[in-house]
Parts: sequence; structure tokens; C-alpha cells
Amino acid sequence: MPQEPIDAAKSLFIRRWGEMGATWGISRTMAEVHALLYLAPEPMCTDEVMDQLAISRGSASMNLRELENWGLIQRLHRRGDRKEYFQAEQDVWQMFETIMRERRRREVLPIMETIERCTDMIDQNHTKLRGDARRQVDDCRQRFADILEFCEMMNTMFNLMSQAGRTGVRSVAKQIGKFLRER
Amino acid sequence: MPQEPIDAAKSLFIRRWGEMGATWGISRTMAEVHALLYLAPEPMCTDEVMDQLAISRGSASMNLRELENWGLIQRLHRRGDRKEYFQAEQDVWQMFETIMRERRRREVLPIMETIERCTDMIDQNHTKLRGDARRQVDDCRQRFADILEFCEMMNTMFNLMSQAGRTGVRSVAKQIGKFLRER
DNA sequence: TAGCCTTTTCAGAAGATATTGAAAGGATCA
DNA sequence: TGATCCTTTCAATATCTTCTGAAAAGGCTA
Repeated sequence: MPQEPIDAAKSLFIRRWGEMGATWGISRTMAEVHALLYLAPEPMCTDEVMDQLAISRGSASMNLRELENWGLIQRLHRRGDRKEYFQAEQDVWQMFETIMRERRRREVLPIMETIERCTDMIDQNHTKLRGDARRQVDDCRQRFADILEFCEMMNTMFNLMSQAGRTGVRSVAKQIGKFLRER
Repeated sequence: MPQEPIDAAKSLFIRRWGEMGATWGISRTMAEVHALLYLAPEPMCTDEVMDQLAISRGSASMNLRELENWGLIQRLHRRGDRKEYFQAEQDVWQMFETIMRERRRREVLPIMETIERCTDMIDQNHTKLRGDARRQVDDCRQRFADILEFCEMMNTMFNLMSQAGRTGVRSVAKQIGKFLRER
């Protein structure tokens, strides 16, 4: 692919973005497709994606659909053209919000439910216990509570950041800085 | 393992924590070991970890070391005992800070460097270009700049949150809420 | 409806990652 | 020093994930 400097630069970024995605639990190829579309000046069709990344039709189809499920890319149709075209969300903040919202829904909320359930479980025969056994249960309970509190705090922070949005976050950061210096 | 409700609860949490870790690019077993140690009332030795999670000595050794590298657990020695014991960081906020710092170092900073390098690459023959080619390069440049700006903002937010710490973040959240309502 | 173009699906292959278990390496003690 | 106990290493293996490519399905047009 590398030919012009711009192609080399895009190619380099796409590879790195893919590698980074892999360490965050996103398949390398999916992250590469995302990067490719993010940098593309125009919406791309499946064949173009296949060619640029040297992947099979099946893989392209799967990864494009998955990205669509995440809400990170959009499917477009063009009049007089049977092909489908794909376009990535261009606003990085929007992208971040989308990813965080999905991850919260898929991963954070379930673990919060689990923790609540765990707490209920150990509360079952809590009052019957005495001495060391009781101490251990209380201890465990506290640890569950700590994680839960943390998750709730992160949710709050995320909500505030979403609300503030791209332009707002900078002012928010300033506010925090000021607040920290004053306290 | 499940016997007493507390064991069942711990076991459930450990499994879920492991699953969640897996979706965030941490191996399931490593996350399970971490959860096990986080909930343990006392430091545990390798054999106890092996037994509780039904994993091999090799796996236990590797995962414990990896957790130590991340700074999430500590290795302890006891007088008159040749075994090594492991203890997890108990403060959830500290834990979060450690994870974020490591991830930033390992994954965010490298991608920021890459983006800077990409920007330099496309700047090489930028002035020579005209018309559409030039427009495309400018466009691409802007996208790189957007991501970079985002990464920098996240760094700032992270630094502020670390500084604020456990107790501070709650007040900070309140401040932001107020600020957003007022603006 | 048939023909054409495109997308989706999925079983099998390939590739990546994690685990095992046994041998080697270290440390401590008598 | 030798015996003992514990940890680390690593090649082989198992497991999990992702990719491929061809067949099936979907859908538009004439």
C-alpha cells in the first residue's frame, strides 16, 4: 500500500491502532477497519476495505457489521449503486462516548449486578455468624462495597463528561484544577 | 469450592471478574487470580492460589509475576517460612490509578508518538501539493490532530483524578455537576 | 421470473494465546 | 555440602479466536 507519504502515514496509523485495539480486547482487524474508515476521505465499500487491508470478504463483512453494532460506523446506500458504503463516526468525542456507553452496558453493569448479588448472598446467614467468621464476612462485604462505589463513581464521571462534551471537557478540567488548588 | 455462602459469593465474583478482564484484554486467569487475592482476608501462597482456581503451578507462577509487574499485587515473605505470599492492593482507587498509569505508559503514549510521527510524514511534501491532493492531506492531518488532542485531554483528566484521589473525586463530581448546571 | 450483483453465513483451516508438567534453578538449613 | 523446599522456565499441548472461501441467501432490474 505505501506509496505516497500520506498512504504510508495512514498505513502506519492503521497498524498501530489495530495493535492497540488488540490490547484493549478489540480484535486487531476490527480496529484496523475502524482506523481505515476513520481516515478515509469518503465512505468505502466492502471491496475497498478488503483490498486495503488484505482480508477476506467474510472477515470484512463480519467486522463491518460488528463495528455497526457498536455504533462506530454507519452503513450508506448510494442511488444507482447496489453496493453498500461505510463511514466512520468522525467526532472523536462522540466515538469515545459511544465506546464507553457500550462497554458500560455490556461489561460494567453486569459486574455491578453480580456484586449486588454477591452481597445479598453473604448477607444470607450473616446474623448467625460470630467471631472470626463474622469478621471475614464483614471484611468481604466491605470489599464488594468498595468496588461498587467505585463503579458508581465512574458512571457519574462518565455521565458528566458526556454531558460536558467535546468543548466542555476542557473547561471542566480547568474547574477541577482550580478546585484542587483551592481546597 | 462453594460451600458456605461466602465461598459461593467469592467464587461467583471471581468468575465474573475474570470474564470482564478478558473483554478488556487481560487474560481470564490473571484477572481471576487478582480477584481471588483482592477478596482474600490474608496473603495467599502459590499453592493456595493453584488449589482455589484449579490451575497449574506454571500458570500460577506466570500470572502472579505478571500481576506483580503491573503493580497490582505484592510479594511477601514470612519469617521462618520459605514460601512466598501474595497480597493484592486493597484500595480500589489506588488499583485504578495503577492500571491507568500502566496502560497509558504501555499503550497510550506509544500511539501518541505514532500519531506525531504520522503527522510529520504527511507534512514532508505538503507544500508541494495542490488542489484535491492537498485537501486530502489537510483533512487527514486534522483527524490525526483530533485524536491527539483527545489523548492529551484524557491524560489531563487522568492526572487530575489521580491528584484528587478517592475522597477528592466525589467533590470534583459535585463541582462539575454544579458547573454544568450554571454555564 | 430469471439473471445479475452483493452480502451473509459457516464449517474448516490457520493462527494466536494460555496452560501444563516436568526439569532446571535458587535459596535456606543442618 | 547435601538435602529440602519452593519458584521459574519452557517445549509441547490444549484451547480459544479469527480468518477464509465458497455456497447460500437476499434483493434489484428487466
